[in-house]
Amino acid sequence: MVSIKDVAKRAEVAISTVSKVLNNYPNVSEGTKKKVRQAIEELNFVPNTVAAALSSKHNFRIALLINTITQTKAIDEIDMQYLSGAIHKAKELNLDVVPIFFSMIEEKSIAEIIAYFQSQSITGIIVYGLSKDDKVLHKLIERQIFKMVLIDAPLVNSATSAVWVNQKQAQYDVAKKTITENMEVGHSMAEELSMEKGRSIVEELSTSKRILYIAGKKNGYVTEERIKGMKQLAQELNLQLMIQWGEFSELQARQITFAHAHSCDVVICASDLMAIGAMKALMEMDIFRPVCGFDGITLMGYVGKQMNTIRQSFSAISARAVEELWLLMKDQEGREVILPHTIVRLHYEDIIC
Amino acid sequence: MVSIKDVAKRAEVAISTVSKVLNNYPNVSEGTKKKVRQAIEELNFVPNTVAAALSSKHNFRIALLINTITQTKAIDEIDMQYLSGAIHKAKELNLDVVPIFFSMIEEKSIAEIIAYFQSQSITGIIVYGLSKDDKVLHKLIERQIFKMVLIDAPLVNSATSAVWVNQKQAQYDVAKKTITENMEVGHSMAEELSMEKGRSIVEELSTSKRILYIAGKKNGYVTEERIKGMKQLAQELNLQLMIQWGEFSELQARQITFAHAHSCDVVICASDLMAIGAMKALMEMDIFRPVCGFDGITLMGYVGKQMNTIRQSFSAISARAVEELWLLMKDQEGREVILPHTIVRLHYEDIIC
DNA sequence: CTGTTAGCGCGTTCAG
DNA sequence: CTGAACGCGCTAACAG
Repeated sequence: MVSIKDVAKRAEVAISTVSKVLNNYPNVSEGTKKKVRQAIEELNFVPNTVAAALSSKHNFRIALLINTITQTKAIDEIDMQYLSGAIHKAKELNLDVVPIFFSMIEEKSIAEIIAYFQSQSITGIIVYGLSKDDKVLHKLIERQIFKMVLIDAPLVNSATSAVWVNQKQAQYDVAKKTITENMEVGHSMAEELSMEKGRSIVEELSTSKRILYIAGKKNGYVTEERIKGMKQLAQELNLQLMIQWGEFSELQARQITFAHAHSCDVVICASDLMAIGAMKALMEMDIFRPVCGFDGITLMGYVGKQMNTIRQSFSAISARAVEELWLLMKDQEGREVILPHTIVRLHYEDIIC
Repeated sequence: MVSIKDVAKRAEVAISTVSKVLNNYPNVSEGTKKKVRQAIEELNFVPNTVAAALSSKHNFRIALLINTITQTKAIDEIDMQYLSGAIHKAKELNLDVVPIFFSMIEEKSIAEIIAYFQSQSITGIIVYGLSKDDKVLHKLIERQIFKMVLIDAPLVNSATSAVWVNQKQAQYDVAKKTITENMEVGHSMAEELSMEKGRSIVEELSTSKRILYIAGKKNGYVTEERIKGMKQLAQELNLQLMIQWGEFSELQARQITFAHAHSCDVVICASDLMAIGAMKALMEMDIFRPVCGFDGITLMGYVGKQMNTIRQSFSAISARAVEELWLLMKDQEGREVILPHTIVRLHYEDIIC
């Protein structure tokens, strides 16, 4: 294997000089830089990240801590996009990436977890989907031993940054669009309801719509933000808001829908998967209610019915997280980064290719 | 960070002794082993894999080379299962894992690729979905510089193993089941056809069924095996086999179906995604043809219609690949490993949870 | 059976 | 601006 030594020999300079041009140090003359670069090309030299990590104090191995809550494998898409975005960006920045699943560290004490990461020469960690209940990880964040970037959790300190989209705004936007769109469409639902219940609900409708909001997990960071968005919207549009906890589970959303859809006008879901569960339930109940989701996963294109949903680019978010981690490792202060989102409807024709 | 030195000090032995018990070397007395183990526990010591990799000649870092042909993100599920299976098994065996996408090494020469892997101290590589056209990787396999395990490609040499399911048999099985099931069900299709075309096809049916087989990529390893399975079946059941190249693309399968489904009795697809494309096309054409797929991805549960498909456990395959790589690195000879498959129908009720 | 020693490939002082 | 020398944490002969 060709090492820095070979490059030094070929360029007729010292090893440390090669190291310096490799790491863009100042105080190297253009002439020697050229020589070294040429030698590197000729020898096809690629610096050994493993050795670099061992040698340098601020080494550059980062862990991707993936919370694979994927009850349904259908949303592996999200994790895969996270991984892909991070891995590509990491290569660009010459970072070594170590993918780690939550299951690999759960039940471990802080001391063990710290030892584990240190044993891997890991200095930076990206956490995908931190749960509010995860005491150990929260302690890890507080301790500031590692540089950390949190996806979808708004914790910031001088060693920790946060990256996510504006959850509150996004939920507000997609819900508002779904509700108002439906108001324009007409009164089919009102008619249906009045027939069902045998009473006029024109009055009810004119006063306020009843919204079934199927939320995510209790005490979840994103969940709370999204609920805030819903509450604001409810106030503005004078809506009756019924909140149920779907736990991001398609099945639970399904059951909640069976139980409560009859007494509601619109179903807003905090995830696409739950939206799909709700939609399928509605179809089985043979009633129509507008439904919207959150995430923009491809699966939405396959379920037949189109729904509004929030599209966030998971790979872009993840790539940005790597960049933020990189900045932290360069001793920048932690900060919160808000990335953009869009409202979309996924058609089968759009996702097929 | 606690290092082997600290352990040695605490256990009152030499560093190398600690290293020996760490790596299960012989010639260490039970007494000192105990002492060392205790010190390790007390200090929460985890050996630094990076340093180990640098030092040892047969280091244990493996690359996962992922061919993310995922035109549709809906099948990220497969890659994610691959990754998950490999990563968990790798942790079990104390291997360092480096996920690499094909896009990161494409356009590189062999020399560059070798340099890249060596620079990462990688000694073993798992290739997911090797294309027959990938000259560079084939050369890499021939050269036997790295230990390699190929998923879904039957190349074997003393440094290379192959892991896959029996593609020919699987395709044969699922196609046979789909075709014969349909024969038992009755003549709805025959009737429909005869009405459409205004002629009796009872005679045709009694002689031979016409099968549209939507295959994968030309020159693909799995594709060729699966076609063999279809040909054998065609011979046994006296079928007319029409083979079209779907390139594993949902869209192409859709177009092929539009073009040829009318003149066929059954549509057999070499992947679930293509099966979904075919099925959706059939629904739009408003005709019925039995369809089956291959892979067993969760998405199949969402498309409404049930189909037969081949379920293979991607995580199990991947985990096994890691084990095989481990054996190769322990200087075992390469070999071919066939893993089991099953025929399933995916219901929505089965995949939801 | 145990300890000593020499690297693995690289980053980093600190003299020159 | 350059180079010699040391060490990161660990493995692997080799001595004892």
